[in-house]
Amino acid sequence: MAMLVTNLSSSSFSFFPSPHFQTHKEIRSDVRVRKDVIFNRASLRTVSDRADSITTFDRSVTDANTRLRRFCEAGNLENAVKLLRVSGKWDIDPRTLCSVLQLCADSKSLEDGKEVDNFIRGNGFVIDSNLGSKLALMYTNCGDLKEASRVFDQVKIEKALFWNILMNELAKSGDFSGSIGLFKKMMSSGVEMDSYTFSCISKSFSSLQSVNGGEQLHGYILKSGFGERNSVGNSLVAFYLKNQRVDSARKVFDEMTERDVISWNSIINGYVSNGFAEKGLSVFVQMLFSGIEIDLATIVSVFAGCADSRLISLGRAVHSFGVKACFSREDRFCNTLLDMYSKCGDLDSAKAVFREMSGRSVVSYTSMIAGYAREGLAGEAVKLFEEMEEEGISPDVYTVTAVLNCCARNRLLDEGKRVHEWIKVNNMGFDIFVSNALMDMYAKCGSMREAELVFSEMRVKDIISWNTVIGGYSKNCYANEALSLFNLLLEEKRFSPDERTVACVLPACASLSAFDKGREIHGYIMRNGYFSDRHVANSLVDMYAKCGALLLARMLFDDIASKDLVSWTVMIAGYGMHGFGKEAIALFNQMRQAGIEPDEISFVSLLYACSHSGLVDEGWRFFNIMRHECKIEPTVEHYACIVDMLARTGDLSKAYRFIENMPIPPDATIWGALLCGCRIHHDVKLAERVAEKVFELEPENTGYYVLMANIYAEAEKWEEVKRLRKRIGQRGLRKNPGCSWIEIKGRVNIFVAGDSSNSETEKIEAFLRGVRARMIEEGYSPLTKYALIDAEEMEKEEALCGHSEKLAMALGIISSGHGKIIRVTKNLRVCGDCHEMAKFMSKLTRREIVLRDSNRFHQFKDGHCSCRGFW
DNA sequence: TTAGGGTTAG
Repeated sequence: MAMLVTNLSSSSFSFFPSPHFQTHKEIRSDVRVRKDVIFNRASLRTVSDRADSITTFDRSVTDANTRLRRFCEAGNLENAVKLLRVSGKWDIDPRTLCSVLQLCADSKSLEDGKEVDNFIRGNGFVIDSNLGSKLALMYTNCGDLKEASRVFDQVKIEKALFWNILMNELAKSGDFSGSIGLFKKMMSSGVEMDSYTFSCISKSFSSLQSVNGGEQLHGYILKSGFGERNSVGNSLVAFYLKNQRVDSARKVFDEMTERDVISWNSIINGYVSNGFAEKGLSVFVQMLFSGIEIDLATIVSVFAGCADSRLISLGRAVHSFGVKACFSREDRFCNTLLDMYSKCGDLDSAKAVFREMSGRSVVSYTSMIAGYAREGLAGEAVKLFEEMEEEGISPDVYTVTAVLNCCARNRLLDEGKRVHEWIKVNNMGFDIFVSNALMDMYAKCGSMREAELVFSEMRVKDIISWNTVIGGYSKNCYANEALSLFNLLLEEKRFSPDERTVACVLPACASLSAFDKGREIHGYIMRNGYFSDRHVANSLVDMYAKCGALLLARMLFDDIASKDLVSWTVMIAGYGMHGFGKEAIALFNQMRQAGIEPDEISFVSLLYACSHSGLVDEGWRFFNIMRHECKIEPTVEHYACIVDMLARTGDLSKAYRFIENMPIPPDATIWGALLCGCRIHHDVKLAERVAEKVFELEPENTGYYVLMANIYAEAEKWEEVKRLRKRIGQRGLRKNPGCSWIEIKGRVNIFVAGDSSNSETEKIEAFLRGVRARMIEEGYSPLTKYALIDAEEMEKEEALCGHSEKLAMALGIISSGHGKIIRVTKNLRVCGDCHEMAKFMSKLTRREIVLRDSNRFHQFKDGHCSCRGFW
């Protein structure tokens, strides 16, 4: 009968838990108890031998010890402690105490353990290495790591095992430094280490990201000879991979004498999770040839690698292998498989896996939602998010961030707000990932006020939170806010700006022409080695180009080791806005020779360059290349460039016909480009026709009314100007005031027309009067029509001399040293009289003036402007 | 040793 029971329980019924089903932990502690039983039996013999030979007269010693050990063997801690309480020092053998402590450790009873400790100390027992080890183990297992460490301070513990256990527990509790401290103590105590010691401690160095410490450990391991051990090699590989030292990990891996499935899986996963998916996959292929059997962990990493490198063919092959090898019922297999298909763009296969898998979890749903989001199927993504709760699966922070990301990409503000409500109800706002994703959603949907609110309510922020809001301000044209928040980040000093921060803030410098601030950030980039980040390098080039420092931009562009399409595009655009059309074209050709194909944005930059340099034939040529050779459908922006090009060169009727024949409906920018052309070529009649179309398309945009008013003013049609001004007033529109600014010694000085608020006003006015007098002496008459107001007002305001760009230029000249380039930015287009005066000033004062207006750059030098009249 | 999520440039 006994045989039958044994057979049954070990074979056909082994899947069913026995009534005394043990968990892993229980089994482990059971093993420890049994070891101890053996140990105790051995010690019992020696003690009783001794008792027989030395203290035969005192039977009570043997009795108390025997009874205590019996309690320990039976696991009866309560009785053991009770008995101990009534025992005297001389009744108890230290080895018996070891047994009781082991039982306390196994039952994790700190209270009893402390009582035993009190008994030991109260009775003045000598705590030797054995007893100390058990005391330490008891405290470690019972979770009182402080007390455990104190035991190590007091007693020299000889066996590595106990050190390892405490080191591990300290690390598990997050006290990595404590763990390392214990390791150092172990080294200085001369305790002999074992291979486990190294696996334990490398995890602590790894968690502290102490590469230095890990490398020292590596050296120590090599000296000690433990490096040969497979487990030690594996933990070194894991250490290097977790600290992004992929090459070091690979070196250890290559030098290992014996590699098991864990070694292979580690290196594959390490490559994949450090962004080197292809390398990971090639190691996987090597692994297939090595004869090591692959397991679920291998496949999971390989799927992740296929997903990252979009290698769907390999993914499919591994999929069918996994099915044959019976992994396909594992949830992890299905989840990574589904994610692999969705990341590779095969949403149908992902859906099939999702449909057919039995244990759909929150992970499966999240991957599916992210998959829909990637394909732009925002509706499906949000629907699935709402469906999963009905299926009884609660979204977690991963799901919520995925769905927010989907709303962000698709500019779904209403859906995003619904998710925000859900977050509030489910109290998930405390999660930093969720808050960051929320702010990103609001920022991408253009709702910076909401983003700011989330930011201000965050109790814990990280650098990504800052980057998200700074970038949000930058992208939503709140350049000043972006810069002030960036300054606040620097002042707070809690986080250092990273590559993304600078890539976020540089466009703000660019849009404000904040040259000095941009240069400061450039220094920061160089000090931190961020220039190798292409996003950073590209936005730096863009910033310098937009701050008027074209040569600097070009030098940095040349320094970019591997230029991508964006690098070339910013440089082409830079040449374009400075009026160097031929250089832009040369660079564009060079880019194509380098094997980089243009996209629609690079064509916008190129066509803009052509139109701003009057290169009509070239413009047409590239417009046709774009359509026929590159098969890119022109967008409104491309059409606007062509209209601009025709209008600038005076081909107004051709431009008009071109607009009428456009295959897509022209918007206000298209007609606006023609309206600008009408101004340049003083065609008031056509301007009136065009203006009506513009006013219809964008009735709220004051810029176009002002443009038309200027056209009338330049033709001295003052009645019409008044009529138009009235129209602006009636609509309740306010003209965006023209202003110019100049950065001097890090401070931005802003001027509006007729501004006398600057502390240097008197000097500025005196300087301008002087320049004007010299100009008249040289036979130059002021271009009064650019005053754009009728005579009466002119007298009041001394309008011409009070234009904001003149004031800014004057301040620049009088307050900066000779040789320094004057950089002025204006929010509207520069006025004709100021343009003339700037040319004259550059000759008179021998200063170079770079004026950026809303349209382009003007570089004044020796009486000439780089725009050559195209503005 | 093994699955899903947040921030960057033209």
